Amino acid sequence: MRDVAALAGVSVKTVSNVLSGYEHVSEKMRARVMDAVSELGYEVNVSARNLRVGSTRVLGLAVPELSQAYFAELADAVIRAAGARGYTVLIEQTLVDRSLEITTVSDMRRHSIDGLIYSPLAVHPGDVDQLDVDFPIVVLGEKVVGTRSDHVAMSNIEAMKAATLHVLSLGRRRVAVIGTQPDGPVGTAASRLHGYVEALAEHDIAVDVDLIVSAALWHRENGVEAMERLVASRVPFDAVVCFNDALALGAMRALHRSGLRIPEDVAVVGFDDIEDSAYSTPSLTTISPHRDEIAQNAVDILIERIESDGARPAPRHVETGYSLVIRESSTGLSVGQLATT
Amino acid sequence: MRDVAALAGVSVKTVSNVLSGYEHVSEKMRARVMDAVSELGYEVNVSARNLRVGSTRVLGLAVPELSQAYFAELADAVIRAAGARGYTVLIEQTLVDRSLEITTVSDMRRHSIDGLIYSPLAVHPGDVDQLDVDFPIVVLGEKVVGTRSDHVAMSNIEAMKAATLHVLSLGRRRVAVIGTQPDGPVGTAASRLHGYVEALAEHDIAVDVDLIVSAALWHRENGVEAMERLVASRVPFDAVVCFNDALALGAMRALHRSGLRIPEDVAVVGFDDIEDSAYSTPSLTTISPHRDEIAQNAVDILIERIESDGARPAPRHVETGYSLVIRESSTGLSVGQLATT
DNA sequence: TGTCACTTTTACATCGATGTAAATTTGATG
DNA sequence: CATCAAATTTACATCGATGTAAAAGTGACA
Repeated sequence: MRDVAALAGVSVKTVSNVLSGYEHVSEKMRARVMDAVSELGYEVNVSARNLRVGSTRVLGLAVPELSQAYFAELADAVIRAAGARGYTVLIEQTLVDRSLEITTVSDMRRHSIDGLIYSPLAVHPGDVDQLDVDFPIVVLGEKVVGTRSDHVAMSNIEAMKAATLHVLSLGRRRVAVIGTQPDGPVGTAASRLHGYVEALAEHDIAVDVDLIVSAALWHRENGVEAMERLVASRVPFDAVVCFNDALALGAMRALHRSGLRIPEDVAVVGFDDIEDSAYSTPSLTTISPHRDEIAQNAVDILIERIESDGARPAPRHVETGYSLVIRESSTGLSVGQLATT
Repeated sequence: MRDVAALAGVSVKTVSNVLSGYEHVSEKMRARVMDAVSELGYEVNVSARNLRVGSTRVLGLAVPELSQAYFAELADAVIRAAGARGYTVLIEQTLVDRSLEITTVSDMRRHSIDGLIYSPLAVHPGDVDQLDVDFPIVVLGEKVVGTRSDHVAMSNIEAMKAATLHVLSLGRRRVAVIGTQPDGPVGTAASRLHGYVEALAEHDIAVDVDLIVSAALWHRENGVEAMERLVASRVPFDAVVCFNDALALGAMRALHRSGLRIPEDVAVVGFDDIEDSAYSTPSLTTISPHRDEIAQNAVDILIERIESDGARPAPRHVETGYSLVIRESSTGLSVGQLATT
C-alpha cells in the first residue's frame, strides 16, 4: 500500500480511504489511486485488515462428514447464503475423529472465524459447557438442552409423525422404523422416534419393539445391515420409515435382494430428501427439510449476532418448515412423478 | 498476551516463546506462563500472527458444487489430508454463478489463503492467463494447457478406455456414450470420449455418431434426459458408458422407466464411484478414481510449494491411479458382490 | 479581502504477535 | 572468586491496514 501511495503521490491513508470506499474522496484522487493500484497489481493484505478491524468475514461450518449427501447439500446452501452476504466459509469435519466432535468445535475458535454454524451429530449433556462459550454459534438440528446458543431446526417430531401417518394412511399397519441409537434415546433419533410413536398412537396401534431397529450410524451400509436384521428376524412388516435417506436407500437395497417388492410388499419412507432419493429405483418418498431456509436462517442469525457487536441479544430459536415428498417407494411407480419435489 | 505476561510477571516475548514452542525456555517459566494462560482463558489472535508470519495455514478449495457427490467426497478427502498437515480448508463453489468460474478463483486470492486447490469444470483456453498467477495453485483433473500450475489427475483416456473395453469384453457391440459437451470437445469430456474411441478401435468397431449423446451438465437429470433422447431415437444399443456416475444413475432411471432391463438389455457403466453407485439398484459398474490419493497428492504438492517459499520448483504433474469396479449394472445381480470396491 | 463551514488529505498511533539483537542470568571451570 | 560460554529473558521494531484528530485546501458570502 505504501508503494501505491508513493506511485500516486498521496499518503497511505488516502489510498486506504479510496479502497474502503470512504465518502469524502475527490474523483481525481480516486482515479489516480485506482490507476496506481492496477498498475502495481496491488491487493489488500487481509490479515492486516483483519487485525485492525477485528473481524475476518469468515464463517465456520462444522458438520460430521461432507461425504454424507445431506451435509454436502447443507454446506452448499450455507456457502451460497454466506456468499450473498459477503462471507466465506471454512469447513471442518467433526467426525475425522469420532470421539472429538466437541473438541473440534472449540478448536475452530482458534481459527480466525467470526462465528460458527454447528451441525452436531450427537451432543451429550456433558458437552454443553464446551458449547456455551462467548462466541457466536448457531446450532442446527436438535436443540441442545442447556445452551444459550442460537438454534435453527425443523420439528423432527412433527415431520416424522407426518412420514409415519403417510404410510398408515396407505393402509399399512406393521410399520418398522430404522435408525434408533443402540445406546439409548438421544438427540435427533429420540425426537424422530417420538414422532413415529405419536403417529401410531393416533391410529391406536401399539408399539411393537421388534419393529424398532437400531443403526449406529446413518450411512447406507447401516441401512442395509439393519434391514437384513429385520428380514432375518421374520417379524412381519409392511412398511418401514427410516431416520434418514441413506438408511432408506440401504434398506431398499436389502429389501430388493431379499426379493421383497417396494412398495407392494413394503413401503419405504426416508428423511432428508437428498438428491439421490429422487433418482433411486424406486424413487424414495421422504421428508424434505427446507435446506435453503435452514441455511439462510442460520447465516442471517449468525451474522446478526456477529454484527450486533457487544449487545447480547437473547438466544433465538427458529423453527423451519418441512414437506412430505411422495414418490414411488410408498405409492408405486407412476409415470410423470419423477420430478415431484 | 500483554495481560498474560503481566499476570505471569514476564515479558510478552517470553509468553510468545512459550506458546510457539521455542526451545530455550525454562520449565518453571513455561509452567508459570501456562498457568496464566489458562487462568485468563487466553487464545492467540490468529490475524495478528498471520500478519506477522505472513501465512494463514488455510488452503482454499474451489469446486463447482458441493451438492455433487463427487465433489463432496473429494472435499472430504482434501479436508482430511489438509487437517493431517495442520491446515484448514476454505471452500468456494465456482458455479454459484456459472459464467464466473475463473473470476471466483482469482477472487479467492483475496481471502487470506496460502494456496488453492482448484477443480475446474471447464477451463477455456482464454482463461489460462487468469490462472497463471504468482500464487500456489494445484489444478485437479484434466490438464489445462498452457499453465505452469501444479497438476494432479488420473488418465481420463486410459480409464474410459478400460470402462469401454469392459463392456466390449462382455460381448456388447453397440456401445453408446453419454456426456459429451454440446459445444465441442473440451477438457475432461474430450479425453473421456477419446478413451471410448480408442477402445472401439481396438475391437475394430466403427464409431457411430448416433450413439454419442451430449449432456450439458453432468447431473442426474441430464442423464435421464440424455437417455430418453437416445431411447426415443430408436437407434439400437446394448450398452452405455457415461462420463460420470450421476449421468449413469439418471440413465438407469430412464432405462428402467422405458422397460429396458439392466444389464440384460443394456449394460451401464459410470465414472467416479460415488457412494450411491454401490447402493443403487442395480449397483453401478464404474471407474473409481483414487480420491484419497488425489487429495493427498494435491495437498502435499500445494504445501510443498507454499513452504518452499521463494524457491520456484518446476510445475509438477502427478498421475494418480484408478480402478474398474465391476458391479451389477454390467454383469447382473450376483449376491455377495455388494461390497466390491 | 477575511471569515466561516465544510471537504479533503495528512501524520501518527494502534491492532497483537514475533524476529532481532542486546541484556541478563546461570553454571561450569581454572 | 573471576571468567567465559551457554541458556534465558528482555526491549524494541515491525508486519500492513485503519481510526483519530489535526492540518490543509476549497468555496460561499459579507
